[in-house]
Amino acid sequence: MAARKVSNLLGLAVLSYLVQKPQHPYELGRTLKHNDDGRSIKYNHGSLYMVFEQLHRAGFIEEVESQREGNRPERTVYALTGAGRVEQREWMRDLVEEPQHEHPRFVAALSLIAALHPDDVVELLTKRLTRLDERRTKIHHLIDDTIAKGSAPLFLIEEEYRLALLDAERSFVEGFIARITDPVDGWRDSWAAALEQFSRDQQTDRPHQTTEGPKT
Amino acid sequence: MAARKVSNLLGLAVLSYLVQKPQHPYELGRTLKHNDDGRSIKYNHGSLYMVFEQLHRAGFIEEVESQREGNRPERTVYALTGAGRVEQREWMRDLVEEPQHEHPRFVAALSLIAALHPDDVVELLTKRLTRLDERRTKIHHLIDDTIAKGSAPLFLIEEEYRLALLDAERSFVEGFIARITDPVDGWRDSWAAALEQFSRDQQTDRPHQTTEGPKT
DNA sequence: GGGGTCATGTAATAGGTTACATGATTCT
DNA sequence: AGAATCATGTAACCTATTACATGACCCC
Repeated sequence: MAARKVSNLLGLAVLSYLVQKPQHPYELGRTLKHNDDGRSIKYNHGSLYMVFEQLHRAGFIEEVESQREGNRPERTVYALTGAGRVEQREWMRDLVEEPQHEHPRFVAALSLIAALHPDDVVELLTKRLTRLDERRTKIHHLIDDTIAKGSAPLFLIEEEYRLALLDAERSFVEGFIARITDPVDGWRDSWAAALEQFSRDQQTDRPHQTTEGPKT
Repeated sequence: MAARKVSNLLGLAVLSYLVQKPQHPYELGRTLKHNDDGRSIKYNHGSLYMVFEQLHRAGFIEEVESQREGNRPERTVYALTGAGRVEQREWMRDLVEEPQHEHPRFVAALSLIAALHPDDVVELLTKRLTRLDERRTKIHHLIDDTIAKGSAPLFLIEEEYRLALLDAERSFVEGFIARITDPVDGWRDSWAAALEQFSRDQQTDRPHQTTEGPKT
């Protein structure tokens, strides 16, 4: 599958909303904000105009009119083209079907974690647990409130996904802490020893053999 | 916490490897590739030089020498500064302690999922399940092979995290399929009906009341 | 009627990716 | 010796974010 002509996911949101009716960028932006789509798709006022331009260049949308109301700046209204309709469908299908390789920040941190002292790591992970719990309850409230207002649960499916990931991360973090601190075969001691060895090597300026520390 | 002067996570990897010894960019890049760090941190040859420059501007690294060997282009060797050492520590601590709000692609897709037909969604999600399983077994093999080569399990912790997330996603997807297809109170029928209604509104050009379709 | 904030957009800047360039080494 | 590949870096291009601009409306 060749790369998409427009890659910013905000473009997918724009296409999806234009399916409903032609709109001008500002209006669409307000709608995104109102629906709190920023939680799921990175939104930023400046990018919106860029994305409209990109979609236009790619032939997915076209100008349909250019109103001016009172003396406000001119508002250019865009509508989906046939190609745009196809693109939004394909793009959606692709995202649902194919898991993507992504680079979340926590993964990066884990891949370099050996550089921190195990005791620090336990402390930090513990704090992380409470942060995760805070998020969890926030999302629960969000879901309850939205359901109470009568929205269909289908519109909250991404929040439920988030919850599922949060729970999984929580268990993982607990398990990680346990494997560090386990009194009989926990990693703490060998980890700490390797770190010490490493910093001794540094001071004496000898090249070091690292079995810990980023792999060499 | 003020924004980091260098935000690209590749910069964190560079700082972390420079803790071991001063290096020039190309060498560090080879090490990253060799250790397969690209799995966890987005790596790209061009960005590497940019990141070195950014780190330099920010005062986290400094040039220590500029070798030239044979007639090869000049290689500038960089070393960590004191500020760099502090930055890498703070940055790591921050990443471990504080969960970040991220925007994975699947979340974006879920937030717009109502635009697809429920039958399509079920089909796509089913394909996704097999893709997820493929990844799962690949990671399992990677872990087994690496352990067999004698690496400490601590260096695979990020792969275990990935596994945990994959499993959680898998359960979520199964659950989602079930909620669509449940014969007694599955979402399929009302979802499909709303979509049909919506496209009728489109054709007759009446403004539509959407309870499904992106929320308005 | 003057001070905020909404409406709407453009421009400047910084960040990141791809493509290009060039000498060295190795293979056939 | 010519082809392919490695080593090393720069430059061009595109994307994304921040800052700036300006008229309208709303409140006291």
